[in-house]
Amino acid sequence: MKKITIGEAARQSGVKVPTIRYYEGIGLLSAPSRSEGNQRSYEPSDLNRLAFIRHARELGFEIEAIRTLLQLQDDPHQSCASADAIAKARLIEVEQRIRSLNALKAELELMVEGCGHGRVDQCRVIEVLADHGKCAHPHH
Amino acid sequence: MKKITIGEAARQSGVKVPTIRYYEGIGLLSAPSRSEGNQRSYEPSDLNRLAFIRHARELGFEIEAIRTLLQLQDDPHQSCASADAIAKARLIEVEQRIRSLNALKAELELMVEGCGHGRVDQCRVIEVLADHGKCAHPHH
DNA sequence: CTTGCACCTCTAGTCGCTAGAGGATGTAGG
DNA sequence: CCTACATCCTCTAGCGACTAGAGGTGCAAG
Repeated sequence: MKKITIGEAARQSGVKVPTIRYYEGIGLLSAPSRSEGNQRSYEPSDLNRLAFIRHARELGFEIEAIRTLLQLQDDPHQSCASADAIAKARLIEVEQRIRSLNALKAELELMVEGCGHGRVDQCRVIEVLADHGKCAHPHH
Repeated sequence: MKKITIGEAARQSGVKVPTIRYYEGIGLLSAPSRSEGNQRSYEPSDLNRLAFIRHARELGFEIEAIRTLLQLQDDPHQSCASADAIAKARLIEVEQRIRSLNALKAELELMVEGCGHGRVDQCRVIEVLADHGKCAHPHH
C-alpha cells in the first residue's frame, strides 16, 4: 500500500524513468495518482505491470502486441487464443531470425578467416563484400 | 560507358530509388553527374559500389562501418586491420544475438506448449510474462 | 537557508530508411 | 506537334521505441 516514486519504480522494475513516462504517454501504462507537488506516485501493483512489459520487451514483443497481451491479462475470462497466436507468431519470427543470423555468421567467419592481415587488396573481407558471388551461402 | 538512370541502377543493384538518394544525401555515395534535365546519371562503376553497400547492409553492418569499409576499398594499399576488426566485431555481435535468440526461442516454446488453449487465467503465455521467475533460462 | 538530487514538461534527436506532396522531365503513340 | 504516362526531381514528415537535453519545480538533509 506504500506509494512509490517513479525513480523507485524504475529501480525495482528495471525500466528507466523516461521509458516509464513514455509508456504512460502512449497509453500502455495508466497515469498514476500524483503527489501534492505533482509527482507521480505508483502503487505496488503498478510494478507488476511494469515487470510484465519489461519481460515482454526482452522477449522481443512489439509494443502493440504487449498492449493486446495486457488487455488479455486484465480480463482473465477471455480465451487465450490471441495470446497464443501472438506468442506463436513471435516464435516463428525468432526462428527465422536465428536461421538468417546463422547464415550471416558462417559468412562472416569465412571472411575473417580468409583475411591474411595484409593489405586491403588481398583482404577477403573487402573482396567478399564487393562480390556477392563469392559468398558460400548466397541466399541472405 | 553507358550512363544509367537511377531507376535502372535501382533495378540492377537491388537498392531502392529513394534509398540510393538517401545514401547520396548522407555522403555514402558520391553525387553522380546529371542529365540536361537535372536527372542523376550513373556510371556502371557506381553499380559496384551500390552492390557493395547492399551486401554489407544485408550482413548487418551499420552505415558508419560501411563508410569505413568503402574508404578501405578505395585505398587498397592500406592495412586491412580495420576491415578485419569491423568484421570481427560484427561476428561477435551476431554470435551474441544468436545466443540470446536461442534463449528466447526456448522460452517462447515453453510458453506456447504450456498453453492449454483455454481461458487467460490458465494461460502459460500470460503467466510467464507476468512472472519472470517462471522462466526456464532467466538470463535474458 | 541552501545545496543538490530527483522530479516535472516539452522538444528534438537517434537509425535507416519509407511515404507522400507537388512539380519537372523523358518517351512512346497518335 | 500533342498528349498521356512513367519516371524523375526536391522537400518534409513519419516509422518504432526510445534517449537526450533544456529549463524549471519539489523535497529532504545539513
